[in-house]
Amino acid sequence: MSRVESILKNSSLSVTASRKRILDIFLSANNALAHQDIEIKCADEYDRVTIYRTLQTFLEKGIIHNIPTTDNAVRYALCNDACISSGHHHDNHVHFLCDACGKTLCLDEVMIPTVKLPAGYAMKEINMVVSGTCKTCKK
Amino acid sequence: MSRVESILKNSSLSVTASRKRILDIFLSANNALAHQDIEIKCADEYDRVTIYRTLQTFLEKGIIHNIPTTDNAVRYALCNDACISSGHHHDNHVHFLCDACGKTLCLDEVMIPTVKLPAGYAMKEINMVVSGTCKTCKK
DNA sequence: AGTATTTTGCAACAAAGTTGCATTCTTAAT
DNA sequence: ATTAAGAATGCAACTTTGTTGCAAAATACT
Repeated sequence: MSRVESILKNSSLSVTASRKRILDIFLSANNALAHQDIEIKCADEYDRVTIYRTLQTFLEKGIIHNIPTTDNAVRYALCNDACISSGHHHDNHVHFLCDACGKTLCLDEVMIPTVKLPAGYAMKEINMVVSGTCKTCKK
Repeated sequence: MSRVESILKNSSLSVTASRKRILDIFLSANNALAHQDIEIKCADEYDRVTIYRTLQTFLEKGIIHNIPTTDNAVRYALCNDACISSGHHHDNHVHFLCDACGKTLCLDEVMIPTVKLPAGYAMKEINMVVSGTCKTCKK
């Protein structure tokens, strides 16, 4: 059983060609992808609607997580193994957005520091996005 | 001269009815607003296109700043006085998104902690969005 | 007040996202 | 292996969101 198949089965999703393909795209990408990035890669194979629905499903199952952006183009990234296996999804690493190449990267090794909220606020999730120049572009 | 007028003049923008109205909406809102929120309030007074262009102008002048979201609905919030007066805009406070009322709030008093990036990365901006329950909804 | 410049509204368009439904594919049980 | 039930897909139509060019109107400056 391939890697994509086991990811799908572990999330109790039926194994279909489009899901395998989209998951493959994520696995071979080294950065976060927007809906459009995926559409460009497989619009001739699968319908736009299928891509929307697949991303939605993956999100719900915690296979991918989404990264807030400032440009109305939410990006999605594969959750790492810890992420996927833990029942409740918890995404606690910093995301990096490179101004030069435009890529969004998960900095898995950089944990988000906690902050103290004012009295009366209850924290559930915390997101941190850093922008600048990435390792590759800086060279 | 009204407050909105002086904000506009300080940013060397001409004072027009639509700009005054939209700025007023921000001043009387106690939370961040999406384009849609503004459109709902004044679509019968001003054209959709004008609202887009006004928000764009305000952003460029640093009158408002935008807050990344996870739902393809970028929100905008008024910059506080320090923000506006300083030539180079620097938005260094945490944003809070309430799951209950859906409002996005600026926690002006909560500074974003810095993080150490891996070697080779250069930081330019940093954004932090915390979600949970706000003071009002928690009661 | 008059003119140059900026802003606005309109129209047309492009892109992004959603919904219902018929068809096809998966799964699981015989 | 076959088949029936349920799930996923593709298509079409539609809604919402965002963009662009241009003429008309408003603003700012002298």
